[in-house]
Amino acid sequence: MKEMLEIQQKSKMFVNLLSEGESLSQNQLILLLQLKINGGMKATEIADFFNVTPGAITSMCDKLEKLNLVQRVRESGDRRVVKMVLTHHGEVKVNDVFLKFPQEKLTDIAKVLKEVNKLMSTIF
Amino acid sequence: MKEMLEIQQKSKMFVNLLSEGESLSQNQLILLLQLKINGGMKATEIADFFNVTPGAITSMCDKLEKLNLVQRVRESGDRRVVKMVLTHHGEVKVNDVFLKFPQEKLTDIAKVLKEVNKLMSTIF
DNA sequence: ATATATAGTTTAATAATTAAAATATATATT
DNA sequence: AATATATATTTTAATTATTAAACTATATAT
Repeated sequence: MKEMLEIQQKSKMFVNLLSEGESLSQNQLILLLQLKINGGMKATEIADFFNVTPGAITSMCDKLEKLNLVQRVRESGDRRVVKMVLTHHGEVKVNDVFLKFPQEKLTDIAKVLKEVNKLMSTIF
Repeated sequence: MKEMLEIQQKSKMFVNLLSEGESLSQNQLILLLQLKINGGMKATEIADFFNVTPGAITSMCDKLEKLNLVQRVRESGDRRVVKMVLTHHGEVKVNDVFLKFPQEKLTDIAKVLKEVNKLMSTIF
């Protein structure tokens, strides 16, 4: 399964590139991106995503909240759930991370990745 | 960059599947696989691979050595370097992990992954 | 010889993660 | 309505992983 490990390595390298020179850890960065993509996530969703316990998410989000990058929003429908959403500052941060790449490179990458995802969907 | 995160997620899921029910952590499992693929790796190579400090690798390998899954071999050419290699027990372990999948599923997966790798190589 | 560099380990401190208990809210049952 | 049970998150204390820096051993260059 050399193949899969190589793929994982390459996608990790991508995140490496993004996080290069950033003060945030890779998982922090990934979380911010996920929050942007999904428009916020519940604590349990995040825990599932990262395959860690809910306690770890509380602490992870505490840190990002302290950095003023995310914000906790109680759901009005079910007041037990907390949705983590990007603050304005968080949005800006996420956008900044991508400014490192030239725009056309980004669209190239996006095209290939879409293709890759289609392929991967056939097996998982 | 939703795409890249999805890919990473999918390849992580693959390792999840592999490590399911195993007593080893995902990184431990990945290391064993890498050792098999590469026929052993130097400590620094492993540190680069996982993007951690050499100290972390020492401790990671200590644990696997204690489990009798890897073995340290001093290189005769340059006696500073230590190569980590799978023990017989380690080889067996790695093979076992793959026995969970039906053979034909594995060849399907391998085919797709090879394709994916080719695509990814065009951008990284 | 001597200095400098490299590979890996050790150490002490810090950071991340966990399991389990606690809190708050929801849902189901009598 | 009252009670029990379930769910979402947080807190706590303990464990585990990671780091930076000092250290050991070996190699290379001057």
